[in-house]
Amino acid sequence: MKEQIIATCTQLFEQKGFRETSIQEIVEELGVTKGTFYYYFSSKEQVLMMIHTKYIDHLLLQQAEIMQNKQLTNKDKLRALIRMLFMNIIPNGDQARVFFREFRHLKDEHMKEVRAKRNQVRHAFENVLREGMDSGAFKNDLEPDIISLGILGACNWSYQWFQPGGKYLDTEIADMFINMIYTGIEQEANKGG
Amino acid sequence: MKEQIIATCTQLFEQKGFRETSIQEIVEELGVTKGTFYYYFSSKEQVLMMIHTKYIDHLLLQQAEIMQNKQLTNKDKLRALIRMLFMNIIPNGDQARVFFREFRHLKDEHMKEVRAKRNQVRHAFENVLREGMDSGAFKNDLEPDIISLGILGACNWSYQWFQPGGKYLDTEIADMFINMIYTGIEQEANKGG
Amino acid sequence: MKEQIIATCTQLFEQKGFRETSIQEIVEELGVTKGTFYYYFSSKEQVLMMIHTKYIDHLLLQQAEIMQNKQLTNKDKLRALIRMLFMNIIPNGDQARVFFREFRHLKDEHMKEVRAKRNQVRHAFENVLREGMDSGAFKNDLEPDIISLGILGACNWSYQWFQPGGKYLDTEIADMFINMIYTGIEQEANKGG
Amino acid sequence: MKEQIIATCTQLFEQKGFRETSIQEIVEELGVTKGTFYYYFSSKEQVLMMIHTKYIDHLLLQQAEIMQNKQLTNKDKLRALIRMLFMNIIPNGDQARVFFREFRHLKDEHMKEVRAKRNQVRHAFENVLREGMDSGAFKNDLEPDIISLGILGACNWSYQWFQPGGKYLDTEIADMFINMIYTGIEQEANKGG
DNA sequence: TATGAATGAGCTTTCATTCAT
DNA sequence: TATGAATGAAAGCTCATTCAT
Repeated sequence: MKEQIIATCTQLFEQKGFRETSIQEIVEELGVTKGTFYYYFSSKEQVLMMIHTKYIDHLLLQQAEIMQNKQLTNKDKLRALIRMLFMNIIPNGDQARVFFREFRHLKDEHMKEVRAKRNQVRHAFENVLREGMDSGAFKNDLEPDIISLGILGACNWSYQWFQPGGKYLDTEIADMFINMIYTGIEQEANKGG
Repeated sequence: MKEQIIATCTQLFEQKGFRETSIQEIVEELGVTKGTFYYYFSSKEQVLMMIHTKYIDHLLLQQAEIMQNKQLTNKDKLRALIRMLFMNIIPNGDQARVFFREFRHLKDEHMKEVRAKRNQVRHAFENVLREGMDSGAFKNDLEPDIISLGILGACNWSYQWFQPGGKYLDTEIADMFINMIYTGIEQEANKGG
Repeated sequence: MKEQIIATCTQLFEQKGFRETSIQEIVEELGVTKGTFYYYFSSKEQVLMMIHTKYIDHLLLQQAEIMQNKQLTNKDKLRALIRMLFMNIIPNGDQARVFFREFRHLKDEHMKEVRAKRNQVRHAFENVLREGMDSGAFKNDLEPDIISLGILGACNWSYQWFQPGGKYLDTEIADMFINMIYTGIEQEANKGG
Repeated sequence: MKEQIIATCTQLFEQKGFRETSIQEIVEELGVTKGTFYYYFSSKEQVLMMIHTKYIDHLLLQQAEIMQNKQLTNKDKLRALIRMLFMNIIPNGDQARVFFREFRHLKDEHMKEVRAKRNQVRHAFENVLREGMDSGAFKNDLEPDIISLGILGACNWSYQWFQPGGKYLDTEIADMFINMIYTGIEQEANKGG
């Protein structure tokens, strides 16, 4: 039941927005009554928090695996992190959209908690960049914090536009972005023009 | 008065969100009564639409200037477009955040109108990329539509994190992004590693 | 201007109802501003009262002519009164419908005034009936008050259903009603069946 | 509760009018809160519709019994229909007055529905008249549609004036009207004068 | 004569939440 | 576990009316 409620809420929050989805609609969709909802959750916000937790925890788990893998170079890691972002946004569009869009409806303490975890993701990017700069893999004049935000923006923005069944697969898009980020878009022979 | 209402609404919508800002709060902030609000606007949504129109129309104006400037190469134009995005997001943070966050509260017809204009911006990026590819300025294996979305994501995302008075100026950030997008982050001597 | 306001109000009150017509709509229809309306009338109700006065005073005038005409028998008078009702309802449909439908929105003192005048009309019917009964023109076992109400009902009800341009002229309908009221609908040869 | 709300609304709508009765007044009268009202009904108009449905459906039921009764001649049926109108208006004054006065506040689809049912009543009158004309019970030069409207007007109008506890019983009034409608008011010996 | 900005009270409706069962 | 009646606060919006100009 708890899982069912979360699933239904994810869908509805995605379609109509957190604020615009009423408990009434949720329980009607589920075919139960309001009482049932409040038996399992103490508020609508709690469900929203669970959706957030689920999403970000899953991300952090994958991130940890990447970061701890000693076989990977920093370049490999960055590639893997970027792919990770796409692999979470694209096949779980509903969750991702709720995650990115409804964040502000969390209550203060929950917001802090989620923000801290989002920062962990950002720091992973920063760390990989920094280490890659030190090792000579990446240019040594980058500002890792800003570049991280650029990469995150490029990738996360896809929650707004990616439509499954479009021209490209999610993996293809990830690779195009990696390419752009690694080598830029300028024609070699024509640098600086 | 109309301008005052828009200004106050921009602030409040930014701080609390469109849905969470009540007419009561708006008029209290302004020191007038509800009647006054509805004398100037027929609904809260109408104010939201005005904020959107203002933002996007200003953007389109600047974009037109860039695109029509025959002195600029495609590389120049892309640089100018990127700077344009930042220059609109960063000094007008409130407006920009309302623009990006509250879009979904526009009513259908208004949403369509704004979406069409947002698409014009996207198409400008696509066109510059495509022409730059043809002229040999940019790599010839890019997918201009996807790359545009990447660039837009990287830049627009800044509405979420940029804080005036931070470590870098807006122009500095724009340049870092342009650098990344043009030449990538890989160390030359170490390509492909 | 005063006349124009009354005319427009009559139309609008008829179409939408007194309560549902806003001052805003009235002045928009007239192409003036609210101030103008309140320059000529002190309230919306006052306009309604004028519409009522106009209608009922006109009726009373015609009624007085009929009642004072010494050439007419009581039968003639009753016929004339019935025709009078139709001739006022049918060519002035809007006024009549406002008169019958919006009466309750008059304020107490106005209501009393109009009610008194409506009673005068009713009493004319009663008097003609009573005198006609005395003179042997009408059956002598009628209850004039009740019969008056029956006649008034039959006639006034037409404000609800009469549509100009229909199958019958207003005068034809008046005559059918007079016929029914005078001689009934039973077939002579078949009385009491 | 639902029944209680309908009963209270009927009373209040009768006294003050539909538009003039606020939800606040309704729930205060009932000693509950607004929430309760909206738990049982989705709008004020819905209650109005229920009052209408109740009234007209009851009427149609009685009408069906009359029309299907093969023991009755057409004259009998017309008498019964007329009595039916009075028997519904007079002991249920509140309901009847709401039915006749507040019809226009129904929303379009509900209005249509009720209008269709009101037309059924009218058609019953027309049919009885027509058949009675064919069988020789009624004069053969009547226009059944117009005569029906006359009869309906005479009877229905009583919602405006009948006061329980007056000089006559409702049945007495019905009989006076039947008499007038069947045989007219002219003195036999004095026809045509 | 006419304007139009401003008022303020009131309206219908929504909704997250509670709680006795 | 689950129900569903009831709450109460607040929301967006309407509108007749006023009044300085």
